[in-house]
Amino acid sequence: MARTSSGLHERLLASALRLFVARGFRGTSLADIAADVGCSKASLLYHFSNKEAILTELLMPVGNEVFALDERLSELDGEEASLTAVHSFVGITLRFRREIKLLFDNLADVSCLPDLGVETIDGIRERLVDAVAGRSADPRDRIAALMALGGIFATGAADLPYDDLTLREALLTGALRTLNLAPGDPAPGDLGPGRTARDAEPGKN
Amino acid sequence: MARTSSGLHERLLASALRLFVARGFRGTSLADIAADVGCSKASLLYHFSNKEAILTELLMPVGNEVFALDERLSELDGEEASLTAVHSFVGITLRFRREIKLLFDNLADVSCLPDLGVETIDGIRERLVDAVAGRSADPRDRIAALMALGGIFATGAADLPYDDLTLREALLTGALRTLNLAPGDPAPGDLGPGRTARDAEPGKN
DNA sequence: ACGGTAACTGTCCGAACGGTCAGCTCTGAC
DNA sequence: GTCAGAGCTGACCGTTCGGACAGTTACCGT
Repeated sequence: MARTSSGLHERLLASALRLFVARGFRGTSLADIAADVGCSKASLLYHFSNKEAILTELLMPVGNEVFALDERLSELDGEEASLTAVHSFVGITLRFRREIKLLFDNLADVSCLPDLGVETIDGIRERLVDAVAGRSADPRDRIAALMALGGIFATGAADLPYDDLTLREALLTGALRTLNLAPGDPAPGDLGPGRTARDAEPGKN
Repeated sequence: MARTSSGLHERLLASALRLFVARGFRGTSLADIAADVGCSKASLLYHFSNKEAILTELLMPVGNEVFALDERLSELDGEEASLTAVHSFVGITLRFRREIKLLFDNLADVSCLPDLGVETIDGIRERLVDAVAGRSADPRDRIAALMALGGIFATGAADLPYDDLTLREALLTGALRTLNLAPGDPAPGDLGPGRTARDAEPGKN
């Protein structure tokens, strides 16, 4: 019985993620999660101070990566900012598919979170758009940037039956086209399977 | 006092839309809506059989347009299907910005609706993607299609400070680029302010 | 042997909320 | 005048759910 303790927290997180994705945050009660892992609701609340804390802990990993990206982007501009942002965002999206779906499907609830609140999300989004737009103030560039990010986001949230490689390539191609940064429209074989070397993103990312 | 009756229903709808968009569907109680228009909760439930009915009625107009589009698309294919789908979808998105935001932010809740349920939404989405992809089965085309739609959707949901014309042009340009259907990359002035004539969509749309 | 503490649970509670119902009021038809 | 019915409301109800709390058990250091 020595091992029962250390595992519960993670098992609770796993169950919560599964259920939140399937039924939505509000659509899942604490009792549901507890029942799913086979422990008491009180036990669940021993591990997490409240329901929101579960959601926060689930989304923290993604949040941190996005925060880090945001910081890294602050010292870039122009096409470099744009490309870095797109590549990294695609990477994050693919690495956290289920969390992205959770976020996508429950935007209204996540917005009310104390740690990942509206102002935080909106701020980050704004700066991401700014980077992807290559710091351009032209509405058309900013809209295109938002479309690219939205497209990646929405596509990442839809659990498609494609493998990560296909998805990564298609997402990159699509986003760059959206931004009219298609990497040599004539040379479509270049960014194929091999990833463009910058895909091993600069930082820890 | 003769006029109080006929207006309430619409005023309730307006308040509900406002509050749902601001605080989310679940985050808005029937009492909130009633208080906002200054009538009783019972009165609210006299006009709508239940809370879901409000959301349904709010989203019905968009739903109907999308259904109609879906039907119209069924007899098209190739680039024609793709272009029609994109143009119409952009039009619908712009015409129902607030409803789109409502939908975007509350996907989990909308999915549980009896009339606009998961299978309906997923089915429509699937067929829309199919059309936008020009009936291609190539994963890359389908992903690009999903990205284009997702980009339009997400961008429409973000209430941007741009006028409809700018938005329409940028959305179309972005989506067509995403799909690699850029309308004569050399001739960017063509689909500018004038709308491409097909924008006055065939049907009642 | 024993005190402390981490892990876990059964039970209870209060609040919020969706929804019901009996009834009130006003208006318009006959 | 009166009857019907539409519009509206206050009061009430049942349930659900998040959360609090007082334990209990098992382990561990001393």
